[in-house]
Amino acid sequence: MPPTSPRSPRIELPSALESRWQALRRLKGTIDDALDRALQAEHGISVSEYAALAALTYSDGGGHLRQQVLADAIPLQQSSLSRLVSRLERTGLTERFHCPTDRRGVYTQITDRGREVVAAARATYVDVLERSLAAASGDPELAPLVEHFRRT
Amino acid sequence: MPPTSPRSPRIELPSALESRWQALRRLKGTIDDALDRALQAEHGISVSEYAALAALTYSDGGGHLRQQVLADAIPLQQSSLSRLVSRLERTGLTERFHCPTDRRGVYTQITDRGREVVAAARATYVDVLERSLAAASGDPELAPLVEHFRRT
DNA sequence: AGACGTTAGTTGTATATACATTGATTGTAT
DNA sequence: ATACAATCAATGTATATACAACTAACGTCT
Repeated sequence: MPPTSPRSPRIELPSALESRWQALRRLKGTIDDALDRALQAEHGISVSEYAALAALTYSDGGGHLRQQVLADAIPLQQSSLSRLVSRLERTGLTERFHCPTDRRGVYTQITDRGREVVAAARATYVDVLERSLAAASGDPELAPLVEHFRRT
Repeated sequence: MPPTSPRSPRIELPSALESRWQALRRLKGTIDDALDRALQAEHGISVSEYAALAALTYSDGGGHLRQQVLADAIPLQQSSLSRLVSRLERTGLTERFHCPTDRRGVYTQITDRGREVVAAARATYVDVLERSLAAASGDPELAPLVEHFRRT
């Protein structure tokens, strides 16, 4: 047994609300971290980039969305999304085209390559997500929130 | 009505699990954003910094924790926490001292000033958190998750 | 006692994201 | 028509965070 005995000390926040919100932050951190590593290693994209590609793929249009809509979905600030789309464009996963009725607007369109990447990456994504949730359910502080995802 | 009619388009992810996880990401994003703005404006600290100060304040010791423990609680990488603690130290909200039994270890100790800041900032934190959750419950995609925080 | 592997924390470096500003386009009011 | 406010995206800039390498201290083994 370690000498300093780093028994994880109790951190009991004053209210259940604060505890739960902190639990959400921790769950989000650990799982998105795991997703990021897996997606980056196996498919060369980040979680944000996957989220963008998935939003485009599963949108009800033809795989194109306004920048601001994408920003809300991921979620990301508009400026950050602009750069994210630039990265995706550079690697050929999306393309930009102007909105025909409002030339201020820009649509981001997923390419065939982009669709292939999403199709392949989704297996990784769902797998890691499920495993990570299962792992997190071992933490008593996170378990109640994890339950939310288990319910039908 | 706006001309381009930015009716938010449907983005229907393939499985409920994916939808729910994306909902968690969106909820975390919007609310932590609101918390960040409010805490920064009214108390000059970020959400991460508040989380660190709160963890120290409500730990069962005398307001001191190991760096790694803090990193897990916030959550943050160890290197990021090192810099965060440096910021807090620079503004006099925490102090560092070596663990007497293991000189590798470093405790971060909250100061009286730090405790005052937490005490004041907590009102803002809880208030904004509650308001933000209430606002988010209007979004049908987020509502189920928000319910998790309403339950006793 | 000395060597080795492990652990805790810090620092160099890179980058994704946020904030503020700018440029371009649109709609509206005068 | 012209001016003006609003909207959408891109870009300049700042910074918090992540990753990797490093230093210091500890424990163990021989």
